Amino acid sequence: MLFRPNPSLGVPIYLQLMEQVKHAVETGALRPGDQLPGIRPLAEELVINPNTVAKAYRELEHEGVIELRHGAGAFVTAHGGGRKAADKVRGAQPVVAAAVERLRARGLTDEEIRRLFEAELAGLTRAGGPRG
Amino acid sequence: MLFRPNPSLGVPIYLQLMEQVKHAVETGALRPGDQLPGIRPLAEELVINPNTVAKAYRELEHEGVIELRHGAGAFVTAHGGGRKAADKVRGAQPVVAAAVERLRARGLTDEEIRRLFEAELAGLTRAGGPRG
DNA sequence: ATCACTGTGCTAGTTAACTAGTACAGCGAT
DNA sequence: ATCGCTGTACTAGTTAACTAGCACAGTGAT
Repeated sequence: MLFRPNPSLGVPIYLQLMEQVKHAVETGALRPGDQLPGIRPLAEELVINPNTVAKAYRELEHEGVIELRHGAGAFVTAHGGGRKAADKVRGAQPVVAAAVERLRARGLTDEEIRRLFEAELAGLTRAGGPRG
Repeated sequence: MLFRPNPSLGVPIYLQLMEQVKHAVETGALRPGDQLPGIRPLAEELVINPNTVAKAYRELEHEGVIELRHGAGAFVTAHGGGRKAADKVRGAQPVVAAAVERLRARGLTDEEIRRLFEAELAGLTRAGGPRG
């Protein structure tokens, strides 16, 4: 399953879908020209409303990530950096996996881990500091 | 500034506040017995509605993280693991900081980094796999 | 007793997210 | 030409988030 929004996170479902589509494109799991799951089948699979999927797809099209073709489907655009950019993100996956592995080995919960990362990215830690 | 919700994330503000309070407690930035910022002053500081802060505080009290005393203020409870647990989370900060540093050095944006972590925690990567 | 803080609880309003449902239009294979 | 898919667009409803505002009650210092 390529996409799997988690309603209990409190993040709007359509936003999670958008993030997950972008991530799939960034890692090369979806490449330019690839077709995305249809609005209705994906909605059924995720047990959400097709309008929610359609909203996510419309926003993604507005951002230039995908292209919607009436009657044909949704496709990944060739806007990104292509192979090299995907390699960069995919190449970074082991860094993230290793960090998460180490944190879990230390006994931290996924919630604690998520909060640590959010704090770091937001520049709320002493070590991180604000970023312009 | 200890707390700083980001409205543009799409995550409800009261949830972000909750996460940030929990994080502060987990890292020892707030210790049992410490008083939290008042509802009204914090709302003014963050330019949000006092009811939003109050909602976050009520939920945190419901989860046992803080204690609300009518007329006195909001205080961190002694429910957690105390010094040792805070050391564990705070000790993990350099792991996160180092990982984020390395990812940024590779040219990844904060959004890309965030998506990588969310995917890893959600078990959506090949390396991560689903977790029970 | 008073004051300036604190939290508590409520009304009323707007906006956003999500749902269920429906009908229409385009595409591509047959 | 038809069919089964695809996206498009809309109505109508519920729920949640957030706001502005107000009044009340508790606390602790003076």
